[in-house]
Amino acid sequence: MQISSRFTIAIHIFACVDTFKDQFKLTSDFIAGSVNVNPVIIRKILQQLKAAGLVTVARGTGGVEAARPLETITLLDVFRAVDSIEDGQLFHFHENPNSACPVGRNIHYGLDDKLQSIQLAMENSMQGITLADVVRDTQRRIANEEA
Amino acid sequence: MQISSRFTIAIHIFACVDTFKDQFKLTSDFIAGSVNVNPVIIRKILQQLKAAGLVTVARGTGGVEAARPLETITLLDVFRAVDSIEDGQLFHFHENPNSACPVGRNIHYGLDDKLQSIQLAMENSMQGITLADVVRDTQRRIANEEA
DNA sequence: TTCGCTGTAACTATTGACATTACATCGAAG
DNA sequence: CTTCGATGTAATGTCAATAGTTACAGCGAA
Repeated sequence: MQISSRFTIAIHIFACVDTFKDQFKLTSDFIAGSVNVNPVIIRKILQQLKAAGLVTVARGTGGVEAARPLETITLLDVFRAVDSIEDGQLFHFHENPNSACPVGRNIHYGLDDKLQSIQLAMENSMQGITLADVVRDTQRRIANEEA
Repeated sequence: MQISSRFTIAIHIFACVDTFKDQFKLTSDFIAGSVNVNPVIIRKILQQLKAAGLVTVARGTGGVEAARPLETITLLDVFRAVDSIEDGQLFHFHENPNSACPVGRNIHYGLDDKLQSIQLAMENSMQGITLADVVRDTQRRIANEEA
């Protein structure tokens, strides 16, 4: 199974917000046009980002803004905000190993810490990348395109 | 979404094979009893492990063996063998960003390399852990249990 | 008070994971 | 050379999550 596209969509949202914040009002419809999904999908993700304190969404008038400078928001923040994995556990351990079997009874002890360290490696890597990094590289490419 | 339990089941299979190889014949039914899933699930995973050259499965008479010493099989080998993620891509990028939008057209350039580096961090971590590590710790716990 | 937009419920389609039954086929042992 | 236990695999079903879509109540500013 892959990690839900909510994650890349959320990043895309930030890229749009930052790139167009001076030119357009950032409505869910506008963003949905760039991402190419249904506006309701965008609104749901915006709710998750808002709950995590990463964006502000203006009711009534409409419009999205980043709640913090993009340098201070890491990909891990976004990843957790959109709840890309269940219970924070990357790996789905088979539910009921047989406790009547020595291996079934003890496999968790041999494996849990290793799975955890793998997940930690991934999360550390995510934490080292900020939205500013992604947006900068994207906008640089846009600028080159026009040249 | 979480990574399929096929991954932890495959590791469990190796732990059973190594632990019981001198006492029992390792049939899919026997292993299924320890993992506590349907034997057909075990057989399917065994097919994937066999295709990757990690185990040998005896037709007719039955029985599973590891094809290589467990010290030489990393968790990454197992992960890839059981096809835990599609196309080898950990992240599901939203399918059709709007190419009429500068951001939609260029978001891949800003993001792809970062997603790749995160996946690489995870895979490197997996590569540093062998089945021997997992089996050793599990068997050590079994031994302590009996003391 | 109107109007555009958000927030959210409800419903559907699709997909993958996992479970289960059934059976053809294999290989060794009697 | 037949029997028997086991594998290989197709077919089918259930369930959960993703993602799409429609519909509409509620908000806030002009």
